[in-house]
Amino acid sequence: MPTAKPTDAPIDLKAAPARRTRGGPKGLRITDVAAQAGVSPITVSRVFNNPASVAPETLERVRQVVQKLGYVPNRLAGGLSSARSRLIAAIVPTVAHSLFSETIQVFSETMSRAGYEVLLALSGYSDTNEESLLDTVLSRRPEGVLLTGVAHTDSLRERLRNVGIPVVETWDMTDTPIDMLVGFSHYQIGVAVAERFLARGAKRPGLISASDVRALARRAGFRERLAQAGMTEVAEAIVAPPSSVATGKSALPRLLQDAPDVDAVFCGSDLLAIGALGAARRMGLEVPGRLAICGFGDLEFATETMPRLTTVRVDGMRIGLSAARALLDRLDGGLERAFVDVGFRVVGRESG
Amino acid sequence: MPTAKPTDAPIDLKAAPARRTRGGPKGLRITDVAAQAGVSPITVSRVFNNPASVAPETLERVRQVVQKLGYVPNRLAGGLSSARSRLIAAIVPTVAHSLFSETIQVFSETMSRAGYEVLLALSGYSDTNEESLLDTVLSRRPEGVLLTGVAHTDSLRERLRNVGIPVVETWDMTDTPIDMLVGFSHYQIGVAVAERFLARGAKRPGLISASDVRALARRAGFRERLAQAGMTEVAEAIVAPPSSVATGKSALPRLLQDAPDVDAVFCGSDLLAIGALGAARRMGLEVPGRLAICGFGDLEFATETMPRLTTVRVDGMRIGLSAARALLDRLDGGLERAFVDVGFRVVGRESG
DNA sequence: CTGAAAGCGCTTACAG
DNA sequence: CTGAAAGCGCTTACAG
Repeated sequence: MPTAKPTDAPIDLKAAPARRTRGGPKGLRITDVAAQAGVSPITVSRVFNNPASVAPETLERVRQVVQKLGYVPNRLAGGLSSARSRLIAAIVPTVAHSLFSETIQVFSETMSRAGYEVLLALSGYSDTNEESLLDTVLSRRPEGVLLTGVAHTDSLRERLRNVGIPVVETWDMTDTPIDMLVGFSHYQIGVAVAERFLARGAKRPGLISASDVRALARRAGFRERLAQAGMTEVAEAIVAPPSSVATGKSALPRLLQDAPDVDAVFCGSDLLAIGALGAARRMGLEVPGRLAICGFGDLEFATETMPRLTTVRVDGMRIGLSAARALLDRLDGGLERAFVDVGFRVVGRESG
Repeated sequence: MPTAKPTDAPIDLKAAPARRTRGGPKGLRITDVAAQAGVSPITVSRVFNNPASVAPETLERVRQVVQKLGYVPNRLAGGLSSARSRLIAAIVPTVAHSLFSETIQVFSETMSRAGYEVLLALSGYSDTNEESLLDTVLSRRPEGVLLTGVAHTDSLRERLRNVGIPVVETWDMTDTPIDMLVGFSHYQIGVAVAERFLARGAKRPGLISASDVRALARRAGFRERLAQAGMTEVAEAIVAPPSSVATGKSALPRLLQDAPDVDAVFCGSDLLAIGALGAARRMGLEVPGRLAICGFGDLEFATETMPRLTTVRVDGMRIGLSAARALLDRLDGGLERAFVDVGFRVVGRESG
C-alpha cells in the first residue's frame, strides 16, 4: 500500500485561491509577451501602437516573441482603455443585389487601409428599427458612422449629434444633414427623367416604383416636373421593396391595364426596368418606339444587354470613397465638414 | 479690490488630484444609471443581460432611467469583462456585384436576429493577406468566423483551430475543413458543365475563366471530364478577377482567334457569359446553335434577359443561412459540426 | 431578487 | 527610450 490514500483526504476547495480566470487559460496576454521579451507591458503596447517610440532592438525582440507566441492584442481591452475602438459603423438597407454593395465595398477597403474596421448593420427597408439598430451599433463605440439616406427620426439625429462622432449621410441630399453628406438628389433625378421623356415627345408618362423614401422622392420630382408641363395625371404602379425583375414584369401589365396609352415609364430600378422590358416584349410593344423605359442604377448588366433601356447612372463607388475620406479627415483632426453632391447622369442608349 | 487675486496666485497643478478621465465627460456609465435608479450597477447590468432575474418594478424603473438618459452600454467593456464579444467575423473576397453579397445579407440578418453583430472583412482575391486580415479580425475576439473558400494557409488553419471558436468555411468543398463547412464542389460543377456540353454534341469546348482558386477548380473538373471523353485540348482564355461583362466581351474574340472551331464555352461567371454573348452576337455567331455559352451564378438578370444562356445555379442565400445556423448551434452549446453540401444545378433555358 | 469586491487586458499620463 | 501605477466600464462569482 502506498503511504498516502489520495482519495480519502478531502480536498479543501476553499483553501485554493479562488481563481478569477474567466475566459479560461487560452488567451495570451500582453504580459505573457512582455515577460518573454524581458520588457514591460507598456513597451509591448508601444510596439503595436507607436513602434517609432521603441528602440530598434527592443522592437525586433518583442516582435519575435509576438510572432513565436502568435499573440494578437485584445482590442476590446485596448479600445476600452484608449477610448478608441478603431471601428466604423455602416448602416445600409441591404448589400444584396444592389448599388449599396459597391459603396460598402469601396468604403470598407478605404477604411481598412486606414486601420479601421467596418461594423456592418443592415437596416432593411423599414425605418422602424433604425434607432434600435443604432443603439446596437453605438454600444461598440464606433469612431464614425455611415448612414444611408437622410430620413431619420429627430431622436436619432439628436442622439447621434450628442455622441459627437463624425457622421456621413449618403445616397440622398438635404440642406440639413446631421453632420456630413455625400449623395445626390433623388428629386432632381425624377425631374431629369421627366424632362427626358418630355423631350422625346412622350404624351402619357407612367411610373413603376418601390415605396421607399428615396424612390418616393424620385417620384415626386418626376410628377412635379410633368405637372409643370401640364401632365397632372401620371399612371403608377407602386411595388414593395426589394425590387426584382419579376416585380417589374408583373407591374407593367397592371400599369397598362389602368392606363393603356402610357408611352414612357420610369422604373424605380434597373431590375424593375428589365422586368418591364421583358413584359413589353411579351405584349408586343416596341421599346422604345411604342414604350420608352427608364431604369435607375445603371447596372453594367442592364446597359450592356439592354441597349434600348435608358437609365440613371449613380456612382456608388465614388460615394463609398468620398464618405470614407470625409470620415477619415475628421478623425485625423480635420475640422471641415464634407458636403458632396456626386450628381447623376441620365444614360440613354436608345438614341445614341 | 477683491480679497484674492486669482491670476497672481500660481496654480499648483500637483495639488489637484490627477484626473484620469480620458474619454472626456461625455459618456454615460452604468453607474450613472444605477445612481439615478437607486440600484447597484450589477442590477443595471442584469436589466440588459438577464432581465428575467430582476424584479418587475426594478426592471421598469431602471428602463425608464435608461430611456431618459439615453444610456447605451459599452460593449467594449462588457465584452472584455464577460469574454463574450457578441461579434461574428465574416471574411469574404468582395461584396460588390456578387453572389457573396447574398450570402452576407442572409448571414448578417440571421446573426443579428440572434443578438450578434457582423464584422465584415474583405479579403479581395489575393490570398496573401488573408492571414493578416485574420489577425485584425481576431483582435476583436469574435465568437465565430465565416470564411470564404477552403484554401487557407496551414498556419491560418492551425491558428484558427487554436482559438477554439466555431468556424464555417463556405462556397467550396473539402474533406478536411478547419471546423464546419457549408458549400459545394466547384470541381463537380466543371464536370457537370462538361457533361452538358458533351450531351449537346459539342466537339470543341472552350473556357473563359478568372484565375482564382474556385474558378480553377471548376476548370479542373471541366477539363478532366472532357479528357475522359477524349478531348484533351481545351482552348482557354484566363482573365484576372474581378470578372465583368467587359472582360467577357473581350475574351471571346481572343479565344476564337486561338481556336476558331470552339463551339461551346464555359464562362467563370454570368457576367463573363453575358459579355461573351454580346461578343458572339457582334461576330454573327448564333447562340447556342453555333456557340453554346454557359455561365455561373444564375443571376436573375442573366437568366431573365438572356434566355439562350445556360448557367449554374448556386444558392448563396442558403449558404448564408446554413452557415449562420451552424455557428449559432455551436454557440448555443451544440456539439455537432455542420457539414453541408448545398449542391448546384445546371440551368439551361436554351433547350426548354 | 440584489449587491460589494475583484478582475477582464489593455493604455494613459506621468516620471525618469 | 522605458516603466509603475491607476483606471477604462463593465460582469463574474459569490453571498445573502
